Amino acid sequence: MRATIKDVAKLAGVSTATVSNVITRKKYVSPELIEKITKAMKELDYTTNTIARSLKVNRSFRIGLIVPDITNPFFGEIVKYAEKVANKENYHITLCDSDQSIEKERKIINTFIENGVDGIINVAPRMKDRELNKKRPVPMVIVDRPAFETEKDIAFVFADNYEGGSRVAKRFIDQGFKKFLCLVGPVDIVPNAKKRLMGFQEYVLDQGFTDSDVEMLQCDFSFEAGYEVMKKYLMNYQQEEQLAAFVSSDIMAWGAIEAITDMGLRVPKDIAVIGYDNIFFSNFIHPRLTTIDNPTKQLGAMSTQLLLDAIEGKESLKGNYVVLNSKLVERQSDERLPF
Amino acid sequence: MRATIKDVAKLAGVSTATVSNVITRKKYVSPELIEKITKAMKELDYTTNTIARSLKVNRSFRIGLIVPDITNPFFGEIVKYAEKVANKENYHITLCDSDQSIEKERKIINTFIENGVDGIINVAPRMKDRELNKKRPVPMVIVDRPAFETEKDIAFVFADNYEGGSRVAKRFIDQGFKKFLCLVGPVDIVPNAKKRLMGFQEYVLDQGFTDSDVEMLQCDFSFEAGYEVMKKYLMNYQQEEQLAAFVSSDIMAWGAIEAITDMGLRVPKDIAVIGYDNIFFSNFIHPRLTTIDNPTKQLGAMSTQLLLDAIEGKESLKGNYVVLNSKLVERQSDERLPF
DNA sequence: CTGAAAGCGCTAACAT
DNA sequence: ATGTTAGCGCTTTCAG
Repeated sequence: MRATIKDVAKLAGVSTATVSNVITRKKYVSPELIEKITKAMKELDYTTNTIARSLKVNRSFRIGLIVPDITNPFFGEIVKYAEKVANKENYHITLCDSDQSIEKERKIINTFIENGVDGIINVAPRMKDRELNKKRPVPMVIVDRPAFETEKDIAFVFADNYEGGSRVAKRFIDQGFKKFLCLVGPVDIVPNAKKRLMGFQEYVLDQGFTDSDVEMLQCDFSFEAGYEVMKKYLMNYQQEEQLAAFVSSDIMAWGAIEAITDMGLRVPKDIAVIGYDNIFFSNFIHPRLTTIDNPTKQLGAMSTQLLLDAIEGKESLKGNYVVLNSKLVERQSDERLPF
Repeated sequence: MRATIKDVAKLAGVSTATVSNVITRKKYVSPELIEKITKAMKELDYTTNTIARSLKVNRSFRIGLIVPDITNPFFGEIVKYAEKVANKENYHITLCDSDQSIEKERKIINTFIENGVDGIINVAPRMKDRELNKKRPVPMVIVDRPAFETEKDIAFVFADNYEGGSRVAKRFIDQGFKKFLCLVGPVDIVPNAKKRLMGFQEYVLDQGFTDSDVEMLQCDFSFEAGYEVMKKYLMNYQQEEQLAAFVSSDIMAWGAIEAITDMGLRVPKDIAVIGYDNIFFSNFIHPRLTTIDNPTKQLGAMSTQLLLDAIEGKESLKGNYVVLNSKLVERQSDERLPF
């Protein structure tokens, strides 16, 4: 059996209160007793029972983390950095994968609360704003999704996908492109897909181009979708000049590039493409993919820092939102070439 | 404040014991009382305090999961399936990323115990057998690493990497290849890298080939390493026939293929290659990569099932190990062509 | 500066 | 069939 504080107290010949005091360091204890107690703890291989402490102080030192798919390195990285800062402050992460299911997400939140987490980090939630906004006994920070108005103890940390989209547009336009194609993601389900599109579109329009200069194709964020949609598009494509394609996820962009190649066209000579996400492999495909780098580390680190501060300081998360910048990673897939 | 069992008891006009009995369902309670109590719980929005229960029953219903790098989809998938089975049995996963650091791994195990997890799943541990084998108050299952002799409460679940390696060899030989090249991984650090190599090597030798028929190059599991090592090798390479290269990780294989292409040779015409891991992208590179598929889902699911059974049934994990089979995924990179 | 004791919310043995 | 109560291991007043 694991040694308890009582065992230590007995062995050291003191009261449990004194032992507790050396553990928590909240009260002065004489050096001699500290010495004696420390020795006793070592001898008994004592380690404080966090569960008992949690019950007493009404804090679990655990935060619940929800991700849509832990298999996705984007979320993996968020988790990694969330864990880093949590551990540094002696908190632990309990992780749940919602499998992109809204029901699971709801259930997870409930069991998190039941399990006494001190706070919740919800990454790329599927739940709607209204539901997210319901009263809850613990603070929550929402990651990778635009903020909404709230009076609750909720904060937001997300990358500015609108800005990301417009960076792409700027890049294309600065290089002199005149005709644009957008492979947009699942705009209705994923708020960020919409933001990316809007950022791109509005920038282009702002620069004096018209709707007829930018074509739009919708598909989901997969390799296959990128491939198929692009291929279909190229079936009856009349090329007049170098086209600039904004494909709003790298993996989709990869598929699109394959399609372009399979159709006998070249990237970037015939069609320049810029992706989004800067996944690991975007640096290795041909041509190396110009893309937008997401601030994943900061997404993970800042969200949990915010949450922890709120937990410790008891200050409200309300109205707190941090928007992170993305940056363009210039590689070869978007080179402007004479046509 | 969250409602307690007392509040419910008072509102329903019963004792806390009765409320507890309807929660745990371990004793008969009359239908009328159940009804009344259920209503009271609902009214108070009662949810049982897991921490208090844990303290009482000396079980946390949490299991600690250690992975070397949550950013790696291979581990991500293990985590995903571990979590699925854990949740199904009302357990939760607390996740820690060891960052491939042996010190962190040690520390994590300690804090897991301190935090009262009911069991530990250690994926691809860096710690040595001897240390892993030390006495611990909770059961542990070790995933993705060969078993060792033990008297402790430890089980193993891992893929048979030796078999995987020999499958590759068999495939090459069945197709008629005569000359072999191995890009082996970090054999000294990663036991599975060694197994892969041994499986390959011994099969080849078994078939009557000699050491001079198989060349060996060592490097770590990265794209860059695969590229560099292969490129260097090709610098003074005298081609006599179609070479069969076993590159023991897909990402390394990708790098190697790039190098081959950059050096003006073709895959598989000049050099056939088979990778290992079946990462998502191996299906999309050119040529599509023949590789070994790891049983990641089972790795995750079976290990936690085993652990949970041990926790619930109090039966020992001792001597329990399950070895999973890998399978060859046949694609185009290893085609045998007339030279 | 140290100790005695109450009590966090729950379960389970025991009593009724 | 239901209620009373001790106690899980710890922290924290409150006394001394």
